[in-house]
Amino acid sequence: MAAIRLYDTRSGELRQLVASPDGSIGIYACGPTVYGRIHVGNARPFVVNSLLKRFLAHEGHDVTLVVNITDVNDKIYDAARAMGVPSADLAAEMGAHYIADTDALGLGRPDSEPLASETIEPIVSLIAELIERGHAYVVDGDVYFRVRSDPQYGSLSRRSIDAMNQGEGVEGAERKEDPLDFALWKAHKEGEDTVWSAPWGRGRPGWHIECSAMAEQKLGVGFQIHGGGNDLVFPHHENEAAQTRMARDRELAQIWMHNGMLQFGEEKMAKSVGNVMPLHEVLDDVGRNALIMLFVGAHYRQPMAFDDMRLMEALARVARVRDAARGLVDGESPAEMRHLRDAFFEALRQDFNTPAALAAMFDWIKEANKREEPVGRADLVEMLAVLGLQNLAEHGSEAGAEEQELLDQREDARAAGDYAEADRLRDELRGHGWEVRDSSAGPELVRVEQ
RNA sequence: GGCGCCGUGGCGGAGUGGCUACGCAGCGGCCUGCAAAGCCGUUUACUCCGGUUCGAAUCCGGACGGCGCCUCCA
Repeated sequence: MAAIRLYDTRSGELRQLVASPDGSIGIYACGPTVYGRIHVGNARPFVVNSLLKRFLAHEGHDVTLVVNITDVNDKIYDAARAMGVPSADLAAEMGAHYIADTDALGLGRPDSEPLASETIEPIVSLIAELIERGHAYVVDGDVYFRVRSDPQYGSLSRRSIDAMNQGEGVEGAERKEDPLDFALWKAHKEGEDTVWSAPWGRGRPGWHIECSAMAEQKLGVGFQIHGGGNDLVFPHHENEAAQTRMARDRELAQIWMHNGMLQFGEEKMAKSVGNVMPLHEVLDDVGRNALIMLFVGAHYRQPMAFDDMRLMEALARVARVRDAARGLVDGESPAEMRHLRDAFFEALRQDFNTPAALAAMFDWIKEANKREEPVGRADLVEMLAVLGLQNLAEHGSEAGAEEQELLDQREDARAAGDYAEADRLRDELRGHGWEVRDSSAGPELVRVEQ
């Protein structure tokens, strides 16, 4: 099995991916907090992780992808209160939207999507372990993690504890032993409508601990890849790593993999900036093929520009692939083109370099287009499947009877030399979403890319 | 201020110490009734200043610029 290398945030370098002794690979990625519809920026890690899973499976691994859903959180309380609905109802509604919105990406579901609210027991026992070991303490029903008790704290985000801002003004600051400490459990407060019991009192879990618990519950400690946006490196992932390290004496994950932010204008796209584009609107507008093509067009770690022009470019790439696929035949691809297929997968083995892989795929396409003799589609389908774009190589839908009639009329007009009428009919077909392409084999109707 | 990332041709975007991806757009040509698609050709890039080297856009140092994190954020 060929070596796969991925960039690890913690070590700051490419590290070889080492599967479990049984050959399996576990991936945990932080999912959304469900207090609103997700935006395209949130879709990037979803797409990256889904495609990474496909690639690793293609390489022969048994992959388990876990993406949690945070359904208990201050933001959910705030949003629900503002709307005058129970927070659990809002979380359920937005959770359902999240599922539907990401389903529309057509990449399938993660293998497991745990909810914080359904993981309370493991969370409580993990906190209890930290208290018992002296890495956490109770104050008025709150539980805080003792950051300075972890000598390796800061190793993930590679920053020194003493250089950190002292988190002044944050709620609970006066109760903490150290401003750096963070909440594992928050005592129930007036107006919060979800609450659970724990040995130290009623309340609900903090944000970071839920991920440590869910990841461990689904994948065990020491799984292969922990992913998420790079804005989560600190404090979220730093805290997750610290909690598990102190409670279990082991690192939560081998490789910490972080994707870059989507840029909208000059800034990152974020709800806090207010420049978000809802995922479902983008999908309605341009389709999942173009969005996925856009995402794989840049390396996952780089920040990525997102605007209409990028989307149109992605759409043009999609059209090029589909046009090329249309000219292929079923069956094996030529052996002389094998090296291009190989280059595609080799690029992915080097830190999941999708743009380099795409370049190899376009080289393959150019070569296929050049050939006079029929070219088998197998290689292209194999590459596209890893990108979740295999539909581009499938036979398109047939035009309806009405379009067929218009096409016939155009052929009659052409035969009669009435090109003005022929061109008018061609324009009319375009209005129906079909493009006419004449070839030596006769005219063909091709669906216009969204 | 601290930590990190980045600065490539008209645009987007990979990568390598010497062989100069890929896509989009433009222009010219072939093909076509005209187009579209495809093919061929085409303006040849690597922020700046030092250094290392036979040779650097690629390594090192510095400057300038941009972005992210340090507070909720994918």
